Amino acid sequence: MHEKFLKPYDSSATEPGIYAMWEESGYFNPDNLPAELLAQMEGKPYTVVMPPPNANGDLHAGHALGVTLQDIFTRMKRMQGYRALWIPGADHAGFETQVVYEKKLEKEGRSRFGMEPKELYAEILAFTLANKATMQNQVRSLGASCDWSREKFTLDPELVTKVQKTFVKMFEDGLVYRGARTVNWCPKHQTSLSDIETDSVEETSPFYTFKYGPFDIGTVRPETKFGDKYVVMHPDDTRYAEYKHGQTLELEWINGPITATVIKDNAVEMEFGTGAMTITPWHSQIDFEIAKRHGLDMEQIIDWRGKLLPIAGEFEGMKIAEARGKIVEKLKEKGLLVSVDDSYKNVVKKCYKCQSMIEPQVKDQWFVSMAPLANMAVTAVNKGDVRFFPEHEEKIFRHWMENTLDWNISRQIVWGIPIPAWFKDGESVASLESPGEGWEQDTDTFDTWFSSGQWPLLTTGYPDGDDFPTYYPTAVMETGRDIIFFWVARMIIFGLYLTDQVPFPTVYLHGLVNDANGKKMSKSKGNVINPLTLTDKYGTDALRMALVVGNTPGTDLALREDKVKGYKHFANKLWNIARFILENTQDADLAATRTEADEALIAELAVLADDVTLDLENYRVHLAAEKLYHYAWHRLADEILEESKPLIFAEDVEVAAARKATLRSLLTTLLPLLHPMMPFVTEEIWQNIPESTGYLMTTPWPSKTSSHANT
RNA sequence: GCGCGAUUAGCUCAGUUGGUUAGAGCAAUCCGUUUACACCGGAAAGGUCGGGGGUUCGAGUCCCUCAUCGCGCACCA
Repeated sequence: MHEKFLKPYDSSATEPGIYAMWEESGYFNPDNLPAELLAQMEGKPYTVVMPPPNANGDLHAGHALGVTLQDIFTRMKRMQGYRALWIPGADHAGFETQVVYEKKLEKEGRSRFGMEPKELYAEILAFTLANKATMQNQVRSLGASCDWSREKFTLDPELVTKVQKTFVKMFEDGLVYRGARTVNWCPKHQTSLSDIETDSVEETSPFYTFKYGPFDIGTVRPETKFGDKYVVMHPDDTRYAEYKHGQTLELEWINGPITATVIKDNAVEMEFGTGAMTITPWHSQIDFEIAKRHGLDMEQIIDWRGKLLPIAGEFEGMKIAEARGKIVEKLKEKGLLVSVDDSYKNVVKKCYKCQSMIEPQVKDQWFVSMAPLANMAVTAVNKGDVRFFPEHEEKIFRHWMENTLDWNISRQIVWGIPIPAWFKDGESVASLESPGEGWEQDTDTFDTWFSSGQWPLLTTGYPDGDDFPTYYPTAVMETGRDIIFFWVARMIIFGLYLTDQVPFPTVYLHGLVNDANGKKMSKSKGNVINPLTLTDKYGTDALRMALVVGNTPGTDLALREDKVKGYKHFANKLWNIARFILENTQDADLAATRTEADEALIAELAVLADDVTLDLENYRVHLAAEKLYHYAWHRLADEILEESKPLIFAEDVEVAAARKATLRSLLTTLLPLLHPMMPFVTEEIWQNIPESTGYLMTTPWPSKTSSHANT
């Protein structure tokens, strides 16, 4: 008996050594797993791809939950005899990282706009690589049994080329196109964003009604109205029957007389406002669509910085917020203001990072044609090729897929993978190499999700890597519920498009990890819980259990420190269970004949082992963890050990011997079952059991209940 | 507007295909220092499972409806 058992379990003294031991064993790499272990499953692969953390900051509690769940899945499968591969990586996280870095620059009194693109890129790269290294160590400290030898980074040159090739292929297949369309422009970040990178926020804004010749037209954006020379109404609107489509009218407007043209279009809601509206095709999606249908002129009113252009006359150069009131004032003076409704509620789009108002702008960008791809994805889900945990996420997925619009993948930022596209005389071509003389390369980079969407392919070596045939498709995608559209949807699309196979048959979505009061953690609220502070204080096993027990897929979790503390106590309880058993069974004959009561105890745990195995197989991790906790503490410790005391100290040598052997067996069965959730303390105890050999992490799983591999 | 959740003990949550007296952790109460563990043990307490209706031999669980809270999506200017 080692003397460390005489003291309470000390996680901080134990964990680094255990992790180093695992890493040195090489068993995180499935190529090195012992043949006799793999023989159980005839070498079947089991692959999990780690959602690559954004290499722009520290690991947060959500990462800790994800890493814990993925490690639980991987460790169990490894023990079951699968060639278990969990691939780590890091994401350059284009826009997100650039935003983080810009904030850093701001603090230093610098700005990206004064910098050479190459210089900025080099700085962000250095920043990212430093973060990446830190985060890897943080992932290690959570006990992650991932194969570091296969680690990938989205900016690895080989990966960059693969991502670019996908784009070229999509271009050739007609699935991406270059088009001037309305995009979500962030005036602060000076880039366009995809639809899901904006937040729709309901606001109360004044709704103005102005006289526009014989019409009353409504707007919340007077500052865009300079170029409005079309007045649109529904063709069936009897109030305006006297006006004919295409008819022109002379009327007085903001900066003088203009010629307006009547347009009839079904997009106009007759019941809304007066049923007549003017349009600003350059700065409104719906107006753009109308203009396109009728071949109308489009003119930019607001520049890329959010200031009015010369068309605004005396208002040129003003910011929107400043100009709006002044324009209304002028229209009022001219007698053109009919009414103002101050209680009008409308939905405005904001940049999801800086909350600036998104300015719709018409811009040439690369778009992915989503309809055919989304259709493939929905078909696959309908066929049951992808299952969601929790189940209802499937509905959310389908709803989004069926309604999604084309995806703008061009970003006007340096931090990203360059789009391999070339322009000449209004022509656009996708190609890794220049098509020839006079072609200019696209300066934009990809939406970061264009590359991370291919992550299961990139990490397994698509298309010709050695791992690809073995480890793709993967077994399960475990990630945060909040990125189902950003990421999960895109991975399914790219997987189907490039390989005709879904990248994973199972999607497990965890909820948010909130603070103790259930509030979302945020730096501004100051309620961020750093998972590493908790592991330092209570141990990694304790944090892992606290994240997993009672936490069903898809449900948000309130992370309370006392819960973590409770599982620290549990780790100590295990420690003492082990101490008691090992201390009192040193002389045990492990082959002693068991009594009926002993057989019953063995059978009871075997039933639990099967039960827990099924729970884990079916992603009921919360149940498995709780059942094992309950068994260890309230059954084994509170009852079985107490009942055993009189027996093992009794005079009846045979009964004592039988019980001692039984207790040892219970311990060596329980430890593997708990190992996926609490890898450190279980491994540490295992190393001190006389009859144990090798590592707990590669000890066969104590239940042969059915299980499944990658497919 | 469309869609998705949630509502169970003081708090945080489980309750897997409907099946005995609805569970856990934490908190609170009482007792206990017994040959692992006070980071402990024992005991007791605590819920008309949001309201209403329905299906069923039987409903926390299925259906309808209402209420409250939360989330997602959205091109009515």
